[in-house]
Amino acid sequence: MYPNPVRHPGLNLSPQNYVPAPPQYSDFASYHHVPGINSDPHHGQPGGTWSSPYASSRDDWHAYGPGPTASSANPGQLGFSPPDFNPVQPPGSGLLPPSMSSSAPSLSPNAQRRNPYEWMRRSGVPQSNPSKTRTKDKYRVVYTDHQRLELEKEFHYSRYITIRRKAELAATLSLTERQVKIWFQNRRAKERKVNKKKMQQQSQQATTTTPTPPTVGTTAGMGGICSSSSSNSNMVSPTALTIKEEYLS
DNA sequence: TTGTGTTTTACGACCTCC
DNA sequence: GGAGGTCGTAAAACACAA
Repeated sequence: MYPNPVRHPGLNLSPQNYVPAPPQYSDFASYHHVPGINSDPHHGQPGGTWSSPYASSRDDWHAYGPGPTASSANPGQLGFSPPDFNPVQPPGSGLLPPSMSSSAPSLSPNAQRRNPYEWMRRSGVPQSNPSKTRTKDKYRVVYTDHQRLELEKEFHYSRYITIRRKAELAATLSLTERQVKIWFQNRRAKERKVNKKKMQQQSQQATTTTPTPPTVGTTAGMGGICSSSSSNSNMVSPTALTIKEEYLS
C-alpha cells in the first residue's frame, strides 16, 4: 500500500521529520525551499515547536465560501497580495524568476488568461454549494497560479502533506482541506505517471543502445516518490516546469 | 474557428491502518 | 468506523495544429 517508505516509520511523520534537501531539486530552481523562509515550520524550525506562520492571514480569513467582497474573497489577494508575497520569494533571491515575484498581474500568461476574479467567481460555486455534483454545469474550478505554486512548493518539499500543513495550506490558499488532500493525491498520481513514462522511454533507449546497468531510479515505478532522496536530475516535474516556464515567459 | 489531444480538478471504489 | 492511500475515470479547462 504505502509505497513511499518515507511514510513508514510509524506513519507518524511530522514535518520536522522530513529533512529538506534542496539539492534534490537542483533542476527545480523555482521551488527551492530555504530554511527559515517565511518562517515556514517545515524549513525554519526543524524539530522544534512552531507557531503558524499563517496566523495573521488566518485572522483575516473569513471562512470558506465567497467573501463579502470580491477583493477579500479572492485567494490571490487574501494575504498574498504582491507586497505580502514578495518577501516569501524576494526578487533576486534565486527562488523565483524576477517576473514571478514582481507583481501578480504579470505572474504568467495564464494569469492574464485566467482572471483571478473569474476564478473567485467560479470557485464560489462549490464553496457555497457543497452538494455540488458532477451533474452540475461547473463541477470543477481552476486553481490560481499562486495556489498551484504554493501547492507545488509544498509538494516538492514533501510528497505527503501532514494534517497540520494541510490545514494551514487550505486556510492560506482559501481552499478546503479536502481540496488540498485531493490535489496532493492527483499530484502524486501525475508524478507516478510521468515516472512510468520515463521508465518506458529509458527501457526503450536501453534496447536501442548499449545495455547499461540499472540505475537507482529503476527500482520501481514508484521510485520517484519512494523518497525525496530518489529524486535525481531527470526527476523534473512537468507541472513544475510548466509553472516555471509560465513565470519565465 | 474548430477538432483533437493533454492537463487539471473532483469523485467513487476499494484498500490499509489506527 | 473514519481518515487517507491508490487507481480509474469524468469532465472542464487548456494548448495547438489544421
